[in-house]
Amino acid sequence: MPELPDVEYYRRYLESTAMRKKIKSVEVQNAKVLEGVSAKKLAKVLKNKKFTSTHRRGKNLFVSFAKDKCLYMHFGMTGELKYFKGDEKEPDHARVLFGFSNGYRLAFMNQRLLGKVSVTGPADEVIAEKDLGPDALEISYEDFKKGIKGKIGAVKSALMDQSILSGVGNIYADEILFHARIHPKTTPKKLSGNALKRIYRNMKKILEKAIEKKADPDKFPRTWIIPARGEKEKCPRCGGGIKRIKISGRSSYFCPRCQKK
DNA sequence: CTAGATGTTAAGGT
DNA sequence: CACCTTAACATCTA
Repeated sequence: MPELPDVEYYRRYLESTAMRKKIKSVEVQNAKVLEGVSAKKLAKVLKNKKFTSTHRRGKNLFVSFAKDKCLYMHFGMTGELKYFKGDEKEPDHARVLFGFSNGYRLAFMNQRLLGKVSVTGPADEVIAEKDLGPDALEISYEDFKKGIKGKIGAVKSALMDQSILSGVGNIYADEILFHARIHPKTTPKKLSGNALKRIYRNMKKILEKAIEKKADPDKFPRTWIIPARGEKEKCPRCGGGIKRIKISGRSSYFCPRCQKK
């Protein structure tokens, strides 16, 4: 479920596994995930290099392997990384496999093929090209306030706008608004300073807690709404029924009793 | 069989 | 122009 907490977890996972080992091979199982680079070129560029550092902005992951050169990964709606012993069978949906000199392999997994792997320049360059806003964990309250207030539509859409702040997606936006007790369709203009602060504080709190729990919903507190994504579920706070509405074409789950406009 | 599922983006509308 | 919504992408599951 790759939103900010998942991608941050993958970044840390990479740091503790595939870094600083010589890359011996790159095997592309499905070229649909490649963007702007062929399988051949990817292998050629990475061969005998080492991943030296990692960087994340929102849901985008960068792994440096040379001066001003990064392996860029975006997971789309599905995906994860797995580092495993080379003689083991690769996991399901492995789309790109990186082989290292110690015999281990790293799999970029991506069931629905909406993810992307490419070779880019420095992260800052890509961030500017893609017009990504500050990371949700880094953004100042002033920038947050300005960005959200400048939007006309639903506050949830604003939270998910990667050019205002990057990293919040459909699932965590619901969680943040649930804790801030704000109806997801609320117009940003109507938000009081207090309400906006509640959203900001809860955003940081939720994302940090999710990272701590390795972005695994099974480990999330019972007070969260993520495990209750379903119209037959009960609100963990008041016990009322959870409702589903569409916002920007995506499903929003919320508690109509706790979250008023 | 159908609808919906964590993201992004092109295209069309206001 | 700035912003909004929808459809499409590919695959799997309830």
